[in-house]
Amino acid sequence: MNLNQELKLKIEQAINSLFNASADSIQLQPTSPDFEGSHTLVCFPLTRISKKKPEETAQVIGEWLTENTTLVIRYNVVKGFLNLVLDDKVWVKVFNSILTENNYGVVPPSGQEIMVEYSSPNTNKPLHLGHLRNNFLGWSVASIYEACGYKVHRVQIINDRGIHICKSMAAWKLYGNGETPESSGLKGDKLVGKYYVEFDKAYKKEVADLNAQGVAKEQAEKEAPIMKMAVDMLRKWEQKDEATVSLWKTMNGWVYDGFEATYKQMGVHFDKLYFESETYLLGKEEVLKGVEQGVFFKKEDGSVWVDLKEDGLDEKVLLRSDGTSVYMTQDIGTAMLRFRDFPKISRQVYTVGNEQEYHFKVLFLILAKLGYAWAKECYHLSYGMVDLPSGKMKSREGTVVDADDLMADMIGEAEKQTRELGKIDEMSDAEAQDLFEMIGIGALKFYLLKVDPKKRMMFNPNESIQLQGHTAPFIQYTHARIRSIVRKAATMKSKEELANIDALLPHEQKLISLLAMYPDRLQDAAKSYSPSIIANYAYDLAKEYNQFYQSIPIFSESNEQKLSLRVAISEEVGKVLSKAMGLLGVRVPERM
RNA sequence: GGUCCCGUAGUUCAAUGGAUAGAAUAGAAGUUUCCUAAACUUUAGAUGCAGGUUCGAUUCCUGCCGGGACCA
Repeated sequence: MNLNQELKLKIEQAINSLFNASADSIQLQPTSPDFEGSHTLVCFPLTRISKKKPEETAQVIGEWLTENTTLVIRYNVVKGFLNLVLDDKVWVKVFNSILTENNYGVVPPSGQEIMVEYSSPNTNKPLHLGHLRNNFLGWSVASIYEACGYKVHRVQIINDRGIHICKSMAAWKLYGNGETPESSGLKGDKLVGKYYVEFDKAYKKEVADLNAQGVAKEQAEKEAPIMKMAVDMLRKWEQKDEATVSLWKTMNGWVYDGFEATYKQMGVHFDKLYFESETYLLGKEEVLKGVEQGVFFKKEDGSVWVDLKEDGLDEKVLLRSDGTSVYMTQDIGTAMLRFRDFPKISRQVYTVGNEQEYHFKVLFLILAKLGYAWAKECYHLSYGMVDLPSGKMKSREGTVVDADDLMADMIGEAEKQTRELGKIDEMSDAEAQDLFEMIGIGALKFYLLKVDPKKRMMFNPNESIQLQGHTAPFIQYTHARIRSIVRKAATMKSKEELANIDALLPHEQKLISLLAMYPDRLQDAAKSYSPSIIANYAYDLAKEYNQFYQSIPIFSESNEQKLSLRVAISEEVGKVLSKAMGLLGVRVPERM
């Protein structure tokens, strides 16, 4: 039983014995820093059963707790708030139990399994800032669930099929002159992206030309030769035309190689990849089966629909009249396949932008209609767009922030500032390079993860790259300082002796109470799919530690027991910071 | 036309219905004989508007204004 539970139990006993009634809920919260104490009982809701004013209610409960428990040593009452001061011995006990725990803050495997999908890019454009938020978020949520005892399968669906990839293929055939990543020195995804842009240029020009010749706009868009070529390639691909499929494989291969390099720099990985080209037919089958079962219906033109009016939505098309599938069809197939591959997963988490909220609402409803019980457990991890000072990122206006470029900039900035501070004088080149990456990528991840995922956020390329304040480097620096202390502390005493300490300084007590909160924050983060809770916890802990570090001497302390307590607290803070940052995918250094 | 999300210091973000709304940046002023000054201390600065529910509202409800997304 942890401290909060124990305290709540005592409060329940107090209420029982004082008012001869039981409270339906006990509101226990951290005490505001302006008052003495660590835990605060909100007494307003208790006045109904105490039949006393809030102040008196708080007073008698405080009195009872100090007299009848060994936990509470003092209390004070401000309005209806009962602030409790716990015995320092209690905190020492809490700290000792944290120290003796095998892997503090990591729940042993429970046997439960989930799947987390993230990234899932199109194969015609390089990854950008939005994908960074997506990948960091999905990867972090997966890690958080792992720390909560789940077996997690990290997957993505690659949108490798459709007209968009045929556009790049058409443009490459027309203008590529056999260019390859090797011949051009371009990353594969960048090269294919280049031809996607080429297509767009050529297409626009052809439409304009036809328009000038008097062809109506709609007609011109269909008749533009390059578009006809792309459409023809898609048709040939679906017929498994050898040359087309071969080119498709080659160009997609370039893209995957390019993506792989980007993922490596991001520090994310996947346990399994799914490809739409392999799942869309399964979706089609499932939809046709649904028609037979009467779950879906066919219209006169042959198109297949689902009626969601009962659920407050509209009718939704699942197969077009020409039999081709839509996104929804593919997603049905993919979901099915995944549950076949991993029968033990209880839930799929989809990390996809909030503009797809309607889509996933519909998808989960359809899966439920098809009779799959797990549909109810599926979750759309919806996140807000990343805006630039100029507004939305738009590829047409060239305002897209490229993922590779941004990461390189961050590392460069980290290197610049680190060199200016003279921090790498005693490091090897390899160590220094590793540190620059740790800082640069860490700063970027923390920046994108500290915000509540649901919220839209702003990224200013010029101002966002900061390595001071509410940032990863602040926490990394704190960790490096701690490691320095731990290295120096050759005189550490055994843990048994810490149990004899019966008085703590306020900073020591505060750090212990923060350490004790970690498991709860981890659960909160998992429940709300929100790494920001972990990010802000790590920041608070580092902030508090820096104040401790500044105001309390360690090695000049003459009392050896106190000295080793401070070292032990430091070391444990370092461990928890490292674990928490690890859940965000941010590494912490030994020195910086 | 319908549905959904968001409006908090100059700026970027916090705040399970709780106390005097927290941080960080940018601004002003300090702290290196002492474990790493990427730190610490002090200072100034904010809940879009109008109602309602509540002992108590940034949070819940209604309307309006402003920004965004989706569906047809």
